[in-house]
Amino acid sequence: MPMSASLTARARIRAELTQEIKDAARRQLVESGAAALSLRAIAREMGMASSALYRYFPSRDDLLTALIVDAYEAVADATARAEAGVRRRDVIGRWMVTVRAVREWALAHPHEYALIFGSPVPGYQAPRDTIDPAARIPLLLVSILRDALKLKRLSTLEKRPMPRPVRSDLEALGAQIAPDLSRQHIGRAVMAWSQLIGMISFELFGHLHNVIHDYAEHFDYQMRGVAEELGLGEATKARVSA
Amino acid sequence: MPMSASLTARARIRAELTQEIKDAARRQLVESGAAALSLRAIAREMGMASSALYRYFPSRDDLLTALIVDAYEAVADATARAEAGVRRRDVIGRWMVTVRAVREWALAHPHEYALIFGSPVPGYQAPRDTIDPAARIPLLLVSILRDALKLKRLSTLEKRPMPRPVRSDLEALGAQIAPDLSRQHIGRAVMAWSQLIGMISFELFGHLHNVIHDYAEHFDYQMRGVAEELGLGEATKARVSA
DNA sequence: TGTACATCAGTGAACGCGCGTTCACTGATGTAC
DNA sequence: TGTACATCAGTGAACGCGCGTTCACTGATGTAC
Repeated sequence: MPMSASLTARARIRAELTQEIKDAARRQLVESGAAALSLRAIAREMGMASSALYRYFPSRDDLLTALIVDAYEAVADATARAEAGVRRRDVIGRWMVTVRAVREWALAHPHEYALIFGSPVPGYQAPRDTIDPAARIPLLLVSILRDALKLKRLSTLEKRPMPRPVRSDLEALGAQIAPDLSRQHIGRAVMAWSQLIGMISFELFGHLHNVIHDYAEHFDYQMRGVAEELGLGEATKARVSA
Repeated sequence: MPMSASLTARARIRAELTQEIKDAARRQLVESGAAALSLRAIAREMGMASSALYRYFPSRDDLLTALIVDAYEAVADATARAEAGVRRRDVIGRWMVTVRAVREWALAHPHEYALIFGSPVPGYQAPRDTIDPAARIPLLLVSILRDALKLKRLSTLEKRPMPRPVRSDLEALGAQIAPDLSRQHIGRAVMAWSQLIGMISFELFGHLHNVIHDYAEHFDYQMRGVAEELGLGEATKARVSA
């Protein structure tokens, strides 16, 4: 057993350097993207031999995994922090603050966003370590729905016909993460999660270029609509159609 | 002016070889992704000197552009062909066939899909040539809505408050592609387009791994919901909420 | 139809660069007694 | 507290590979008269 003081001495430097490597790697991401992430370039930027990096990460892919996990944790942290600042009863406010926080993190870190929500890096297989961090935001969104239900601020959703395989997937998912929500809500929540990331990706990847100009307002508008369709109505306003 | 016969002789071979190069490039995409697309590897596969490729494409990026344009055209062709097979009055059928065709093309050509709808290739700037092909599917989707309107099979949408900048973007877009549709419908259509690509990307990029198992049924279920929210109701069924 | 000339396709060597990873090594830090 | 030893961090050279692009060239195809 090492003494805690001396362990800290060397181990602290090690932790710091590990961070510095990841920071340099993130800076590199900005310039050339994940596929071109280069250990040699990182070493060059840090002024050390490229072989030294192998004391910290056994291979390029392990560094990539660390970056991916960090990115998931970072966006989830930022989002959870924002969401925690809204009073619990204001479920629509919580929804809007949460989705805005995801978008804002994405705008501030577009390459890390692309790393986790863009096309997978070819030849790279995501290990299990990424599963839990990746689930944090969806779970946060679902927790808002669950609170809304408890607070009686969640409308019932229309029961569209749901084919058996869909039902079985959604019920299994519901049992795991939100046994109190209806299958309609679970289905809607999966869609909402995809809508959130879909909208941000469209903006970031340029698919709305010259179509939408005020992205922030448009995002807000659309996400308010999503909230409504999730049943997060102010006072359970009835929806009409002609 | 060359004789048309002799022109064809050499020019036809040229056209064929250009195709072969793109085919080889597409095969390479599958293995290593767009970022790693290599002229030398293509030349190797084709049994020619790498320098020979420069007679066909002035640079790697030009080849990439050709692949991107081809991919947009291919998915739009496949989709338009499928949509054309449904009788015109069946607007819901047309919607479902169209979105399914996009998904099926994506499943059959995941790397070309990632090329156009995944994260942008770093350091590569998409030229104007890609704009028109990229618009084909959204325009097809909108044409279904317009036909539905003409056939009186399009419900009016609830008028949620629409901030001025959103309205101005959506009205400009509407004026350009569908002057007959309401701004609510235009807004919904943008969302629907993003929902379609968002869902496919989630499936393809593994974000629903172990969550959804029957992707086809789930996609159908969700896209039916999208159709309903677009106002493509069978007989203008009223929606209720508790 | 035949011939002189111009264009085009493809070659192979070269330039100058980058990469991930391994390995034997030195010197510093930490551990056990 | 002091010393012998083990662990760890970092070096620099090397292996073996890949890449995009240029260039002077040969030989075939197409054009103009």
